[in-house]
Amino acid sequence: MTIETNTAISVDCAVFGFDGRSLKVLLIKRRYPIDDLSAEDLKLPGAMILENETLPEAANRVLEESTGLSDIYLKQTSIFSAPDRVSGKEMEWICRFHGIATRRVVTVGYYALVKLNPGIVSYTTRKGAKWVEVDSIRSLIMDHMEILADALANLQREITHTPVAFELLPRKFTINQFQSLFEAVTGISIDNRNFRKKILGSGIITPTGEFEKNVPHKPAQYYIFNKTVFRKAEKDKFKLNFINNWTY
Amino acid sequence: MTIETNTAISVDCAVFGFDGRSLKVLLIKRRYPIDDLSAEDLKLPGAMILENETLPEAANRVLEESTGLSDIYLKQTSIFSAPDRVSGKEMEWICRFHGIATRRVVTVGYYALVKLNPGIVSYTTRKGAKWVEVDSIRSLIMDHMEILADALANLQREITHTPVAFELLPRKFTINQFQSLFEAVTGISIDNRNFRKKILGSGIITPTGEFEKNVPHKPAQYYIFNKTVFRKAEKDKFKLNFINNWTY
DNA sequence: ACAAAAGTGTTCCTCTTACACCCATGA
DNA sequence: TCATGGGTGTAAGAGGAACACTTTTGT
Repeated sequence: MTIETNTAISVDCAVFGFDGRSLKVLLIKRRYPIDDLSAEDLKLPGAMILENETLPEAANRVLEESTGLSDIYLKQTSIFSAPDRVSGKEMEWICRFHGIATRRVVTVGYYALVKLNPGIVSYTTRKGAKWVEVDSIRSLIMDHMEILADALANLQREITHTPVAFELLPRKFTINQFQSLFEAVTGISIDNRNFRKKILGSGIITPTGEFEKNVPHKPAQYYIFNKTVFRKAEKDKFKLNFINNWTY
Repeated sequence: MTIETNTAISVDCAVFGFDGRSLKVLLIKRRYPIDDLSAEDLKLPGAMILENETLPEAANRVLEESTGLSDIYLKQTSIFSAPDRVSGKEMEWICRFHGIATRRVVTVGYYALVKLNPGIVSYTTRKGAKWVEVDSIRSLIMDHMEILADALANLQREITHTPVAFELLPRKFTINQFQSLFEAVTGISIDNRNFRKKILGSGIITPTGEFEKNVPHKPAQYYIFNKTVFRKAEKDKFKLNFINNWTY
């Protein structure tokens, strides 16, 4: 007995950006709508994997297409494999859209972090994509809402354990921008004095001596990420805090 | 242009067990060897996903076949998608073994935790599988070594943040068994007094009043896991410790 | 002068760490 | 009685949490 396998594998990327106030994610409109499926429906950028491509390569391809950027921070989250996660009209649309014939589509979720700036925003706008405040999103096509929620949960965990925050901040940033990012991602508010103490004490950021200009209040100093200090701390990490910050 | 998709998806499971001394993983011998591929080659238990089956369902099926148990703790790790991760003789073997025709096999890693006891050991032995000390494993077929390493890294992270340890311990266990498990998984040695203080102080385990019998030393008390206490702590978790135990 | 956000110190308390000896049992 | 692993307390230090006012700038 020989069974012809016939499963397509796709990647879907939750691309996060931070505008200084809130966490945003890149959404695109469904193209080539068919009956019952509107062109207004929003989705995460995604693609089918090509034959001689790994999943991270496919995800990078999606990112380059949708943002114009390469070398983006990218991390795999979960796999969504319900046999009927794509079916009926949605399956019809997907097969037409991607030019494939398949009975099943399994997708791999990724999240990506980009530094929002006017350049990337105008690029994505030209592409017809939108940066939408994560908290305001109520529905996406298929199971993309679930993929997004999973990506966000992963980001929330990572930002408290690794320096991914710096992937979302501009190269030079103020301490308060950094704190706002933390608060926007985790939904937790932090005491500003304690935050400064912890961050500055860690040596993970270095002051530049440059200050904000033309702001109607005391200008904030700009800092940069100190990669060297982090790598050193990284090594000792597993030894710290008794059983590594374990809290029941 | 319509492309026939032709990718097979498999699951491979690193099934961990703890015998009181060291961390073990369940390995099976390759069956139906062909040229150059020995029947002595060891691999992780795995399977192709069936047409109307999710990945976790497939992983549970593998576990039930290889251990005879259902309701096992199971968690997805990463996806291994290098286009040539299976090729040549290995691909020939896989297609013959699973009765499929495919040009590519992508696999999803899982790790599973079981309570080792004479029953399960005799079951797995009858099946021709072996419980091998994780530290002693030098090679496995294809990229299974990498899948195992990834599973272990995930377990090491999880055991310090969630109560998965109790999935590996018998229902009644001594505090020193618990500590040995920690040390075996993480490779870190912990001061016994401090361990007891932290564990008992958390309320996560409850003494049973029962003691070891026929041991040539002071008999140890048995404890059981206290699920209620954990769930309560779980809720507050994200608020604890400033930015949740964040250490640069 | 005022509005707006930046920046700064101290105290209390909890948790982590390091460390050494007696206890109960079976052989 | 001896070998084996079980079980216990304390002191010092580090880090987290809570808290309010002054500074600098543009308007």
